[in-house]
Amino acid sequence: MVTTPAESTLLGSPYRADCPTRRILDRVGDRWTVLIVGVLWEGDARFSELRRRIEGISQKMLTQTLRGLERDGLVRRTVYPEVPVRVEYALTGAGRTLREPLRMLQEWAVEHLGDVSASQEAYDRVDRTPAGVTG
Amino acid sequence: MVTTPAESTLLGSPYRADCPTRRILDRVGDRWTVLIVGVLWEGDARFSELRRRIEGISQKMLTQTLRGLERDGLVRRTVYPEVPVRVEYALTGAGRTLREPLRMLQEWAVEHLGDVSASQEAYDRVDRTPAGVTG
DNA sequence: CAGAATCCTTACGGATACTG
DNA sequence: CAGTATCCGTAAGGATTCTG
Repeated sequence: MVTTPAESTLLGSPYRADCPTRRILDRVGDRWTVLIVGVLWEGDARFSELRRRIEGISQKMLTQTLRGLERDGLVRRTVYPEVPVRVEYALTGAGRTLREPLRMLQEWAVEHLGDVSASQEAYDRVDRTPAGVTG
Repeated sequence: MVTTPAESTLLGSPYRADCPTRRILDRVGDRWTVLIVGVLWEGDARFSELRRRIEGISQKMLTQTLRGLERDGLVRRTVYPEVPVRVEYALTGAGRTLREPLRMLQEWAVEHLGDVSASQEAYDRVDRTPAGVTG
């Protein structure tokens, strides 16, 4: 990775493409990361267990997301060379610290989802077609 | 939107596709929402101002993201029918409440980005090609 | 100024088949 | 069991052009 001059002022320029927040959101903002962290928070789990508990995730995305989390040092992958092989996933220390901010976000979501949904429906009820436009 | 039987147990089944957290992340987890909320937190702004301050955002994505936020009731859009027209964007009350959880996430990002980057580099340095495989 | 509309490319992600 | 490899459709998003 190239160190840009901007990095020294990153905290003051959170709107650059390479700011920390943006990089974290790239990891956390996808469909599956939060769910995986959520399950692992409750306890270590093996591949098939995660697959079962996270409804709708494909094998490909589970693998891919776990690899990403492992690469970021948020999840530890342990292979037990039995037959058949057993692989256990666990949150690392860093991974566990991610839980709190995510929980805050979830809390916000639960608290405001009703209002958001209502606002959406109200918004969708209004016709925004400019006057005089047909079809 | 269709009401599914699952909705009654949503809070107990956070791993369903339509759970609150996931819906919020679909909004907040994209590249731009956080940045827009960040700018608007500092004060109301008009379209061109947002465009200028959020580096790298295209006109299309700015419009699209603002529309989404407006639809969710998180941002208020005010049109001043002058010539040329002036449009001001502001956070709503709900929008302002989003700031805190997002700030937590940003804080986490700043605090852990170093470790994450280091972990990534370490991960990328080890060869994961199975023994005996060429190419 | 603040967008709407269009085109076009990329990459995300699902389905499937195969392996140690 | 826990993946890898491949194919493929969709959609996200950039660049460009046009408008009230």
